[in-house]
Amino acid sequence: MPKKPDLMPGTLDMLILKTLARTPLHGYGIALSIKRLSDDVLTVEEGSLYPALQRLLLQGWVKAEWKKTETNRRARYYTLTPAGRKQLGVELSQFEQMIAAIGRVLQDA
Amino acid sequence: MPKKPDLMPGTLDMLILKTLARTPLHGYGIALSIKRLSDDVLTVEEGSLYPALQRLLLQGWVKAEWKKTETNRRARYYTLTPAGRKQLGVELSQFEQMIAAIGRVLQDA
DNA sequence: ATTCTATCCATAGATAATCTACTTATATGA
DNA sequence: TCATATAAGTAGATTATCTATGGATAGAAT
Repeated sequence: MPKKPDLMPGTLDMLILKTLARTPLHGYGIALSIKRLSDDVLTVEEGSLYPALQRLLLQGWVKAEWKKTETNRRARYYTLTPAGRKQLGVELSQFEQMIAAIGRVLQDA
Repeated sequence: MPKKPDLMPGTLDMLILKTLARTPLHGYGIALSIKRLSDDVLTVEEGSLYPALQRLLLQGWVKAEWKKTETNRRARYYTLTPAGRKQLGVELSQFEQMIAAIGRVLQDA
């Protein structure tokens, strides 16, 4: 039984950036937010999430700082940078363009 | 300058199956069809196309036979099998579900 | 005649992204 | 005390796509 993927490859960075565009969050919170907003359709595994966050840090699209959560745990909070906000715009428009193109190929006409 | 991808990873098999659901075609024709219907947004490179067709053959979702084109060239025509048509349905519905889920995450509410 | 472009197939190797599995640690509640 | 939720991360495998080739023929242009 072929298992269906947790995510659409190539969309993870965009989903993270969009999540952080709402409010800074730690990694675990990002994963929960995406899972909940998607009604459990999208699941961000830790093995995908943390490498993605490292990529985003390296690109300068997010910055991170260690803080305490409300429940008194140590957590690394990520914040969108201006460059990250710009990148989110780029990724959103490329995504829309791709989806529209795929839609044309899938049309029955 | 980061180049944008030719395709959305994970969608190629679906695009090929959908193309063959209209009419049998050879590989080159499949690539052209997808390119044209997508207004040049989607480009299927040979290095992606032929391995994908091998996968689809192995899965029994398409079958192939060598023929002559109208222009008298040898070409391998691919036809959708009943199993392939069923698989197309599965992939379409998973795709729709994913897109809808991503849409919810991207919403501004 | 020759050269160029389009048509056609295919593989090898590199790259990139995700997934599985694992490790570590603490707070809370049963 | 044991399970579960919260929190971070890495290693290695898997999978898909992309780049770069190689080979062949038809037809048009020079």
